[in-house]
Amino acid sequence: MGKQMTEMLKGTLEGIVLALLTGKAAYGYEITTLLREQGFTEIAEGTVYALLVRIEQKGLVDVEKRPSEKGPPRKVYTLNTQGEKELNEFWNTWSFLSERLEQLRKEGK
Amino acid sequence: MGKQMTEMLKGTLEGIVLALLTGKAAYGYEITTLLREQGFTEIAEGTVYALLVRIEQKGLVDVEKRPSEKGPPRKVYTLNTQGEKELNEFWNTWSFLSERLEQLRKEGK
DNA sequence: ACCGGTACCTAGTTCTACTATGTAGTGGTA
DNA sequence: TACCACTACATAGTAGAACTAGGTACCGGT
Repeated sequence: MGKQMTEMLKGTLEGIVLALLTGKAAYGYEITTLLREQGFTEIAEGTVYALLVRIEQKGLVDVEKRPSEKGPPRKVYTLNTQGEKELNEFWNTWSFLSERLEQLRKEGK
Repeated sequence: MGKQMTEMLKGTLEGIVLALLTGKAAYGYEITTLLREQGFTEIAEGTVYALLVRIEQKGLVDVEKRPSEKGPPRKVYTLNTQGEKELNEFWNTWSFLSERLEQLRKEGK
């Protein structure tokens, strides 16, 4: 992963994962695959699991263990009310930053 | 500063400062003021100075000391060729991330 | 003599992504 | 049987960047 991207993902990756969970529960391995399909090809698997532990401890998601046909049991994450609230704040923060940056880019700065 | 914003600024603040320096040299105190005017009201002064040290050590800016009428001498930073290259890469990284996020938001995810 | 504004600097803390590695279950195949 | 690939989760240690919380210094006005 490029260093710039690594740094830029700090703070946004969590929002991205919360967004992925909107309307659709998912488990860690699946989320990693989804992220890679969306272009984040170099996301480290360990990064995703650590993030999931974090958002679970923050109480943003509910967790359920389900057996898998193909390996160890999956931990399925569902966005809860607090998670939705956090995601909302994330979009607000993102919008603010995004607008400032587009402004700067427009100014040719 | 909100925690979300603090994390999200990681990686982007450097780009923002490089962008501010495009076409106009500036010194630290001035950059801090500029950032606050642009809405980053809670940027810590120390953060800016640390960042300036970093981009100087990375060779992205040239530095010149100029006397001030109002206080200690100013350290004026000018974007150099390498800095412009870095800024370019920053915009590329930003564009990628920005597009992915807008996509996610559009999908209502 | 003091204070506010200008101007710069830094040691230590916190948070997040990465590196590197380990553990397990399942199915296929040599 | 032994091995390997894929699925699936987990974590200890590292690096990098912004913040906290100070400090130094120069100038003008009261």
